[in-house]
Formats: sequence, C-alpha cells, structure tokens
Amino acid sequence: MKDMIMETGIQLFGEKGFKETSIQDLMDELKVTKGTFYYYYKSKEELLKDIHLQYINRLVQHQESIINDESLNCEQKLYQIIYSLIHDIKKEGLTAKVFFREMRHLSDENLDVIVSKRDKFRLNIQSIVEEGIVADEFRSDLPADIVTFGILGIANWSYFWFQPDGEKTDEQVSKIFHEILVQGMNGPKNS
Amino acid sequence: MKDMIMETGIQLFGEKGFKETSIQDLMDELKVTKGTFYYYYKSKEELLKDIHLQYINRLVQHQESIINDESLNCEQKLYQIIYSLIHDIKKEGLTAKVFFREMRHLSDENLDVIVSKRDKFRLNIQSIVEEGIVADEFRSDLPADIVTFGILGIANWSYFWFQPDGEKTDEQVSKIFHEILVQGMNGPKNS
Amino acid sequence: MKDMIMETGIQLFGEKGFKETSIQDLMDELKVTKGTFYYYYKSKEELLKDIHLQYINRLVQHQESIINDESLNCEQKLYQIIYSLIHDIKKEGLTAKVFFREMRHLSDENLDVIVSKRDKFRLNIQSIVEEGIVADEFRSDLPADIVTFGILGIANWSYFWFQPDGEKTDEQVSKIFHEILVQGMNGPKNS
Amino acid sequence: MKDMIMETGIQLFGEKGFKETSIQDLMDELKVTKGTFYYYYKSKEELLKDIHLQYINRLVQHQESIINDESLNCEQKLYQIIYSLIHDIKKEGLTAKVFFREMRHLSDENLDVIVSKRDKFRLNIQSIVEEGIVADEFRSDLPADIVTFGILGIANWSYFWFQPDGEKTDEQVSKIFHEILVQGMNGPKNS
DNA sequence: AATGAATGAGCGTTCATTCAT
DNA sequence: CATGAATGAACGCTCATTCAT
Repeated sequence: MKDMIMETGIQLFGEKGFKETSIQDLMDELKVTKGTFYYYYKSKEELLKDIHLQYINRLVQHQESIINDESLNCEQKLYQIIYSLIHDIKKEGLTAKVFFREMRHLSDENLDVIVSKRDKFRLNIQSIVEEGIVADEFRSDLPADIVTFGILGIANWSYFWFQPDGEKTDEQVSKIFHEILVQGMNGPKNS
Repeated sequence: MKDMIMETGIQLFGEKGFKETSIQDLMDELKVTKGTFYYYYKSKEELLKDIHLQYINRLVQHQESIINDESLNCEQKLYQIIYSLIHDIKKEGLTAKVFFREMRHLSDENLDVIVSKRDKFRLNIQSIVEEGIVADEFRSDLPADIVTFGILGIANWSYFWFQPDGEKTDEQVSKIFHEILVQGMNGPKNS
Repeated sequence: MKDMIMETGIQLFGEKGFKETSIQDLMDELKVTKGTFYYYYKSKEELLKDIHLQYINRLVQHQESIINDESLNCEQKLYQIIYSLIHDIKKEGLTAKVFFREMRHLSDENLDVIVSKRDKFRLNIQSIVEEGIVADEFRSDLPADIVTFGILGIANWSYFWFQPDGEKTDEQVSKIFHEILVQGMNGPKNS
Repeated sequence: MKDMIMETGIQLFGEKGFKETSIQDLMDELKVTKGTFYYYYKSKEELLKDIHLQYINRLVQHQESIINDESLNCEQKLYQIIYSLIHDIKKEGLTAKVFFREMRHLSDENLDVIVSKRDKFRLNIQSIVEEGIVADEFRSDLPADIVTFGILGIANWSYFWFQPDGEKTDEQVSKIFHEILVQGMNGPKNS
C-alpha cells in the first residue's frame, strides 16, 4: 500500500502538481479513505521527499555504474548518461517532472539532502568533461562547469517536449544531442 | 496601480510560486486592501495570463527584430537569440521562472494563446536552423526540430542556475554555448 | 462582531471547554460562517489569549483601586478583595472558569504575560497580609505567602460551587469567609 | 497491563490533559500498539472513569477511617482531613489534577456516580463542622455548608501551587491552614 | 478607486474506534 | 493477548471571490 500511494503520488503530482493534488485525490484513486494515508506517511511532504529521494538515488546509482565502467572513454560515458536521462522519460517522466518542479515544497532540512545529491550528479558529469579535456578528447578552452550546465540543459529539457511514442526514439534523440555536443567540444588543447 | 500589481505578481509568483502566493500577499506588498485587486483584475488567473502574455510577446518581438536583421547570417542570428535569452535573466529572470513553471495554472482557453506564441518562438528558431542548413552553414544530417529543442534546452536551462552576479557574464556564457552549438552543427551537406 | 465573538467564546469555552468548542460551534451561535472568525482573529488561541488578558487586567485594575484606597485598613481591604472575587461570579463566572481551566492552551509566549499578571495579583494580596502583620492587625507567626494561597483558595473555589441565584448572596458568603479569615489571623505579634 | 495503562493515563492526563492525550501517546509510553488498549478498556472514557473512581474511593475510605476514630475531637479530625488532602499531593497530585480538571469528559451516567461520592466526601466534612458546633468547639453563627466549601477551597487549591519539594512541608502547610480555620471558627454558641 | 466584511469550499491533519488475523 | 490496517468524522485554518458602501 505504501508503494501504491507513492506510485499514485508520482502520477498525480506529475500531472497536476503537488499543491494541486490533495490527499483526498490520492486516496480516491486508491479507493481507500484519507486516514489511511497518514498510517503510512506522517505528512504530505514526507511523500514528496520519498519520491525525490527514490528518483535521485536511482539516478546517481546508475550514473556511477556508467562512470565506473572502464571499457568506456569519456565521450562514450557522456553518451550513456545522456541516453539514460532521455530513456528514463518513458518510465520515469512523471517522477522527473515532480523532481524538477516541486522541489520547492520540501522543507530546508529535506531540501539539503536532495540538493547535495543533485549537485553530486552534476559534478560527476563535470568530472567526465574534465577528464575528457585532460585526455585530449575535448577542447581545453571551454570551462567544464558551464559546459556541464549546457549538457544538463539539453538533456533535461527533453522532459518538457519528448514524447516516448513520437516520431523519434529515445536512442535517436540521444544520438543527435550527443553528436552535436561531442563535435562541438572536439578539438586539441588550446585550440 | 495595475502595473504595480503585475510587477509584484511577477516578484512573488517567481519567488514563491503561483499557488503559494495569495492575493493577500500581493496586496500587503502594495499596502492596499484585497478588494482593490478585483477592481483591476477579474481573477488571479487573469493576472497570471497577463504576465505570460507580456513576457512571450516581448520575447517574440525581439526575436523577430533579430531574424529580420539582414546584416546577420544564420550563425550570428543564433548567437543573438541565445544571448538575448540569457541576457534577459538579469531583469526578466523571475518572469521567465513564472513562465516556465506556472503555465499549468492557466485555463485551456488562455493556454492556447500562450502555447501558440511559444510554439511560434520555437519555430522561428527552427527556421533559422533550416536556413542555415540550406546555406551550407550547418550539417544537413541533423533534424532541425530536434536540434531546436536542444538549443532551447541549453538556453532555457540557464534560468535554473545562471547567476547574473556570478563568475561568468551573460556574454561569456552565451559565447560558450554558441561555440559548442555552432561547431557541433558545422559541416557540409550530406556529411 | 469581534466583541460578539469574544462573548460567545467565553460562553462556550466556559461551558464546554476550549478544546471541546470548535470554531464552527462559535460561529453557528452567531449565525455567520467560519471564515468570518479568521477575519477578526488570527487563530483560536488568540481569542483565548484575549479572554485571559481582558479578565486578568480588569481584576488587577480593580484590585489596585482597592489597595490604593487609603480610607481602608488591611482587614477591610481583604474584605473588598474577597467580595470582588465572589461578586464577579455573577457576571464573570464563565470567564473565570476559562481563566482557571484553560490556561494550559496558551503558548509559552502568551502564558508568560498572563502568569506574571496573575502573580502580581497574588503578591498584591500578600502585601496586604504583610502590612496587616506590621500594623498588628494580624498574627505575625503566620507566613504571609502560604496564608495568601489560603485566601485565594477560599475565594477562587467559589467558582466551582457558588450559585448567584442560590440561597446565600455574594455579600453573605464574602462576609462569612472574611470573618473566618480575619478571626483566624487575628492576634498580637509573636503570639 | 491494565494497571500500567491506568498509571500511564494518570501521568499523561495529569500532565497534558485528557483531550490532549491520545491513545497513541498512552501506548507509545508502554511500547505496545494501540489495539491493545481496547482489549482492556472499552473506550477512552472508561479509563477516565476508572481513574476518577479509584481516586474518590480511596479518598472517602480514608476520610471515613478518620471520622470513625473516636479518639479524635472535631478539630483534630479536621486537621487529619486537611493533612490527608495536602499530603496526598506528593503521590496523588496528578490524579487530583485529573479529578478536578477532567470531570467534564465523563458522560452523565458516569458523572452521577462520581458526583455523588464527591458530595458524600463534602457532606462528611460538613458533618464534622456541625458536630463541632454542637460540641461548642466551633461558633454557631457560621453556616456549616458554606464553611465546608471554604475548607475544601483552602485545601484543594493547594493542588495548584503546592510543591512537595518546596520550602514548606505538607505538615507545615496543613498546620498553618488548620490553625487559621480553627481559630477562625472558634467561639461559643451565639457569639 | 478603494475598503471592509463576509462567504464557502477545500485542505492537511488528528484520532477514537473497529476488526480480521 | 496483541498487532496492523483501515475508517470516518471532525477540526483549525486558508483563500479566492463577492459586494455594499
């Protein structure tokens, strides 16, 4: 039941927003009464926190499995990360929407935890960029931090437009973005 | 007074969110009473609509002045558009936040108007990309629509992290993104 | 309206208790809707605080007018104070009930103010007792603080049993208690 | 277990109040689950009733052992009763708090039983006063019923201020009150 | 043009109680 | 004996909106 509440929470928070979804809405969906919610969660915010945590944890975990794969060079790691982000939209699109949009409803205490994990995710990408520069895979005149924000922008923005059932597949889109980015960053040191 | 309400609306909706800001909050800021609001606006949503309209109108208008500037080639137009988006954060950052985040609180009727203008803005960029391909400035193997989403992603995502008072200026950031994108898209037809 | 809410609050809090009275109960009595309450008070506790403050302020004020009356000796002042407490039951009985019983629902902040005024009221009586001892009106072997608690006990307890419409009048009861106390405390120094 | 629930009930009802204490609070204290409560008590009110009954029964029982002690005269009996009330605060203070404060949460049915025992306790004191008048120990111009309320007021009020660990012992306080009362009521018939 | 009073619907949360296991 | 799950009614409070003045 706790899992079902969370699933429904992702669904409704994703579709309508956190504030716009009442506990009643949630429990109507599950055909149980409002009181039941409070048997499993001590507040609405706690549910939101759990959704955030589950999402970012899975994301970072998958990311680190990519980073630690020594058979991949930087450029390939970048592709894997972009692909994983866009691929997830199919089954995690709503969670991501909640993640990007509803973060402000977390209390400072909960926010700290989430933000530090989100930062970690970003800095992991930045590390790949930096390694790529050192390895002469990427141009060295581009600041790794700004570039990383660009990569995240391209990938994350997909959540606002990418249709898993649309004309292009997740693989195709990832490949296009990856190509632009890699070709855009390609080049010798001090070029 | 109507303008002051709108200004305050942008401020508070941007900082705290649409749902999280009450009419009372708005009018407290202006030191008048709640009733006054309804003299100028027929509902809270109308204020939100006006904020959206003002923002997207100014954006499209500026964009078209760039597009119609015949002294610029496609690549240069792209730079101008990216720069204008990032530059705006300084004085329009909150409006943009409202624009991206609070769209869902508009009724279908109002939403249609906004969405169609937002689409126009995107299609204008897409046209530049297509022109660039025809003019051999950009590779022709990249689908213009997806590329455009990438460009928008890179630029719009700045609203979530760019600090106007930070280490890098808007010009520097725009240039970095522009360079990546242009070099990434560079190349002959049928490459 | 604010006054009417307070009156009703005293009535219902006195009859049923603070926790047992809902805002709805209050407003049903006044034939207006619940929202109205929050136009005048920012919380249920604020109403309780106002009731407490009004009561203790009036009490202390009246007490001081008795204390400052130089035509009375200590014993007479004591009578006046006992009489004023018991006499008030007629029109202030419910407020007193609220005062004695519902204090614990005040937040620490509000409680501090009330408690310090309540203490002042008690210490004022204690001063009268002490003056009486110095003036040889009362025995000096009785500790003034404990005696004062006894006086307060006798008088305040009336709120739990005294019926203004009963067999004995407020004057008669006050006189009985006064006689017992004065005769009980009478005597020379070091007796 | 039933006894432990009652003990905890006295503790928490006394500290926080009946309404303010949830069954959950109670059972948390005992490290068992909420359902257990309903195995031993049929409702929250039943627990309250049991607390009341136990208290008043013990009180009356002790009182009658004092009354039936033929070695004591009226004045001495009065002392014993006052002392027993104040002495009890040490180990029964919380129960007394519950008794005086939470009576209103009993249903009429339960209330009747309690009230009639409480009245019996009071009338027993009144009988002592009356006997004392007949025996010329006390003045006959004072109405026994009102005097009794005064005695109860002095003694019961202690529950609001007396600190068992404070400056004065229960014996000292009882003696002071007893002295005042006895000297206050002393005197020949028709005085 | 602005105020002040009132409305009414909804929300997050609490909690005594029930009951199958 | 005890648990865990669920219920349902109530409560304090918020807030967009209306409207007479």
